[in-house]
Amino acid sequence: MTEEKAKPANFIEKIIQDDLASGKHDNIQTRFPPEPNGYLHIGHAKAICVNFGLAQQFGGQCNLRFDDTNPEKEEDEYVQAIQSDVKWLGFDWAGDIHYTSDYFDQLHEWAVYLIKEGKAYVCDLSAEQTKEYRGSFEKVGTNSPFRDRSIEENLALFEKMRLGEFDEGACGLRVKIDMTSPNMSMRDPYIYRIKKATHHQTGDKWCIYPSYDYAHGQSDALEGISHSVCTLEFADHRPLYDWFIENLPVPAQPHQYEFGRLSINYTVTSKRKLRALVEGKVVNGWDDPRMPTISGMRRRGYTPAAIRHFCDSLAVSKTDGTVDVAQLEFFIRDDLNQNAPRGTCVINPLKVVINNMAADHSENITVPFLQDRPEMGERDVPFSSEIYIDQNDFKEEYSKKFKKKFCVGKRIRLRHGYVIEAEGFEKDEQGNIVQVNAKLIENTLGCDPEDGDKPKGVVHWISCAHAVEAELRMYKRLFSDENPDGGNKDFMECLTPDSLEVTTALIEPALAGVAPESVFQFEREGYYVADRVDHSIDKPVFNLTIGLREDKGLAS
RNA sequence: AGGGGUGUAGCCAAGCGGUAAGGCAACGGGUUUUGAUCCCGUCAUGCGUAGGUUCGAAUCCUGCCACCCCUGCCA
Repeated sequence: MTEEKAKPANFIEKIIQDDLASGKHDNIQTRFPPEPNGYLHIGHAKAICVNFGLAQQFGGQCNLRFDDTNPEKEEDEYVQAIQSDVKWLGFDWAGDIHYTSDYFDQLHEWAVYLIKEGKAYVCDLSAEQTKEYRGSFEKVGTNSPFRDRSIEENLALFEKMRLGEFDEGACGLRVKIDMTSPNMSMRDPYIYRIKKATHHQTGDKWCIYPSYDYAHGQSDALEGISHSVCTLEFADHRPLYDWFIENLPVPAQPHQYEFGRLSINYTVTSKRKLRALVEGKVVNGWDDPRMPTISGMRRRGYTPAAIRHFCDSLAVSKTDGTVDVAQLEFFIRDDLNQNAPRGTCVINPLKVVINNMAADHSENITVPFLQDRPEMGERDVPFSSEIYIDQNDFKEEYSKKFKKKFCVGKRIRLRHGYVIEAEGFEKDEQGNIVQVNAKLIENTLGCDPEDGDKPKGVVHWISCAHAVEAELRMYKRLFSDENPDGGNKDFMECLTPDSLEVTTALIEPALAGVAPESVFQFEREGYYVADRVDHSIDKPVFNLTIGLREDKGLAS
């Protein structure tokens, strides 16, 4: 297994090292704060690895906190799915799960505190008016006409908001900062809004909900988070984050640090777009193996280690780059090459009849599941006079390009088995080769032919009488455009036409009964996983995780 | 002169004044009972750009250019 070699410290690690050295912090506490409004994707995997990884690395802890301040968009289904994804990735949060909604009482109390301090006010401006008053990038904002209400009036109004006496949008609580700030998020941001929605955690207790900006930093403080790591787009909010920490009697002084969000080419990492794919039935759910969601990658056969290694290979920096999907693919191949047991699957069967064997001959060849890993065991592979090889491995005419293929007059090694030599073939009316006639070269199990005529190539094969049918689901990348997320194009127009191809193939008997989620390398074909949902011994179903690397200059 | 952030190879990235790490990709070659794996080798006289400081600059200074983010009572 490739254990991570010494990597240079990233800028956040350096900050933490300094904070530990200077005594600013004795203990490192981070958090992963997803909003339960969708499934986690590969971008979240990076955030998870960064936050949990930092805690591990510096002997601290990482909380899992659901940032659930918007009941209209959030659901319990997502909080369950997120927990299971984080665990599957191999991380354990410290103590209980946290919810921002755990702090609604405290947050409300602090809002009242801000009103009493004269730093917050109830504003009756409509959404459109708020926008007008806010000004623009070039134009400073104008103070709301409600900005100077008395503390008593604000207290009374805010209480009425809480009691549900106003309609949604009728008013909201704003913090009094600076309508002329060049930073738009400092122009008297709203910190409480009315939403008469049932919350998945707090039910109907509240009809006013805190905003992200108001809730986040205070939740961090309440949990004793030392380093609150988020993505770059929140950098503009840092002054606001700090403003709350300075103006409220919070129990700790957390700091926010931002790093670049992960983008990968040929895919999208935006919950909005992923949801559109699910709702538009472009894919079969959030866990469709084509999805860059954690659950989709899991169903595709990606392993937690491969995803972790990929994330660890990424930089934690402030550049917004796009990583080549080949880098992700490298890590899944790397893991599976080392750890996936091997098996045989013939996708386009071509019968080979071995004429110099008794028609009823049958023997078992014992084959290790993984060469050089005896602890992974071995299986019996039945061999008989009629076998299937792949159509692509037999060529009617020899050519240099096909020097490792099988053709008349040439010998080929049956993987883990004997050497055979082709003597002729038969075609159907359409001219397709339907059968190859061959002879077995004696004494070639585990050794070369005695006459010194060594075969150039190796093919995988299955005994006809023992082959088991399996459904194969072969996936291509969902998007054929390198940057479906980019610019002004419609990502739905960038879809690969046939990204899923379902076919029937033949697998060796030992593979039929494997447990769902077992990943194999079907030798010379690729890595396949027994489908988590649909695979059974009666109807084996395998998903293509990823193909083997191929020698580029070669056609098949 | 709105504000914030970023520019090092096809991609990601280290480098923090002493003469361009590493990974992915690509390309050569070797081994191989998987055209896989593995092994070996090649791949920036150059660090967005123009000047300046210095014995010496990707690193310091100045100007310019490009890209990303910000005007939700979303996160």
